[in-house]
Amino acid sequence: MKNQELAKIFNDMARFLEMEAVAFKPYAYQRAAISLEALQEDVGDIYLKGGIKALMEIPGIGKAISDHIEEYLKTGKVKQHEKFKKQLPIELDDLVRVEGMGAKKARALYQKLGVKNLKDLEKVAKAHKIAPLFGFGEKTEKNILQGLEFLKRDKGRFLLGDIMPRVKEIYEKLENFNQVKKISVAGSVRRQKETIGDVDFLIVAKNPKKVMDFFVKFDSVEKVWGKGGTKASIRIKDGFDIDLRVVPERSYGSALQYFTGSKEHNIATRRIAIGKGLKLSEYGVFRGSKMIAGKTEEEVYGAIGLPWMAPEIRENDGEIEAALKENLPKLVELKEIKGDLHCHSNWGGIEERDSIEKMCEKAIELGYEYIGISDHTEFLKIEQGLTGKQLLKQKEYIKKLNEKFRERNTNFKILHGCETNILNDGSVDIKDEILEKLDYVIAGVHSSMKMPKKEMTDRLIKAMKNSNIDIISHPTGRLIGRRDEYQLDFDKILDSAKETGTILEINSSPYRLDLNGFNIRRAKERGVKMIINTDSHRKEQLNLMEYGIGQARRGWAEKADIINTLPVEELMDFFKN
DNA sequence: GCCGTTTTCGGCCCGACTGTTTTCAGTCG
Repeated sequence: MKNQELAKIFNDMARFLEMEAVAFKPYAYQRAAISLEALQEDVGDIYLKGGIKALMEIPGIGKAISDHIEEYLKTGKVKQHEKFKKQLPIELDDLVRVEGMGAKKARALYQKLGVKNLKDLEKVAKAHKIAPLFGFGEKTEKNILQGLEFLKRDKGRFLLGDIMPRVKEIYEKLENFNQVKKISVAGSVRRQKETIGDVDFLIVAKNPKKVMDFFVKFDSVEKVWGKGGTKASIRIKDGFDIDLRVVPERSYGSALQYFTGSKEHNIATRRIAIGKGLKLSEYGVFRGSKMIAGKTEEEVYGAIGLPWMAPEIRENDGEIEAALKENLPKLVELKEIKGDLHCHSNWGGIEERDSIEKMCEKAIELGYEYIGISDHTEFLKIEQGLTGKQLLKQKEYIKKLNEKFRERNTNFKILHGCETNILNDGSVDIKDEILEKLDYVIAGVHSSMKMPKKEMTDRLIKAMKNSNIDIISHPTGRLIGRRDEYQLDFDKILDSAKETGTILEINSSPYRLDLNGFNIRRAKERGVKMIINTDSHRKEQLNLMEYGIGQARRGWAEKADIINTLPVEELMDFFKN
């Protein structure tokens, strides 16, 4: 995928143009970069299929930039970019990562002190050469030094699941502060993005200043980036930043809409407002100087002729068009989930795992009608996978537990499955005569993940053709930020899933989220059914369902696309057929 | 450089905060 490489080049070019104080072009290049970053399809493939014309279909990309893309695909370089780099041989994208450093300051420091990279920057800052410069000062120099320190410890983006517990804590702390009337989390957290840069809170307060004072004095504050009358920004010791905005109550909806983003969605909605002779800002929708909406998001969208849409789909990726056609999906909700079918137990003998009984307790607490126990199987030695014989024994055990539930008139059922391993040749490690005795079978790849594309695709398709296999777990195998997806012809996988009636899993583990939103949307469009599972290895992990739901919603999935919204009898029928 | 429910030309999302040049440019989201 050349998308990210090209995005980087266009971002770079935007900054060079910014330094030259060229009007409007930096914005155009930046938009092209953002568009490419968000683009899921390989730009090289798009070019191969449809040439320059197809490239120009990409939002924010016109003739000139598509020429640059073509040039890069052919030569690996963009001449204009090379020219800029020669004129100003500095590591711009590193330098602007320092908080407070932008293109203009970087250029000034190069011209005056010859600063080319972060190392040079640190050297001149430590030697107090920055403060005396025209346009700089003591504080700027100090901030640069501190920014450099933070950068050294920077861990990049955070996994949504890693920071959510902290976010919920801080939310409660703010909510319980007596000055706070209304509070919501906004930004990419509200949109359920799988990784988070920083966290945004939005508040209506009796006295904004008191909220600001309270906020910047949290125990966990490491640095206050800024604090004004309505806006403050801090870094907490966990390593991420939190922004807080206080807005008037009458603007709460428009502010929430604005700070939820995405940026692209906002630009699109503002354009629509402009088209109707209105102005949309975080303060409301205005006709001239008259405010016509702002208190709630519904009101704001309504004022510009759109229905409210769920934060998870606000990516300017077709939702506006769908809204205009009154064709928005009714997204699946957590409360519609009736059970979790990818749950492990302590049957392999691993002590940290919970018993089947404990897993059931938790599932009942969550209001589920059923749970599926699907332990690993024998090939996976490290997970103490069960043999066929052990699975049969487990089957008897679960039968007895189910009888107990019936005796106690508990409307809850345990389904019995397993998570078999798809071996290199597409067969699985448990014999069919055992598999057919189970309520359902999950199969997943847990080995040889670096197979070439064709072999890996064939391997999965062969597994899907096994009539005993109902579900493919974590179908693409990615670990966010750590391991790429398998080489896979996903279109073929979808065709085969459709043909064989195999269900693809949406694995809720914050480290996986596999399928991801993009692939979920593709599966939905093909009519492939999915299931949202947690892959729990301990009972608390059953709570991870919310992240799978978030991803499903980002993929526009509706109740009918997700089979664990079905009651147990219908689910069992589904497996039998 | 991009784009079009007003436009193929003439606009481009827009407001908050900081630090410094003391009236506003630079940066950020």
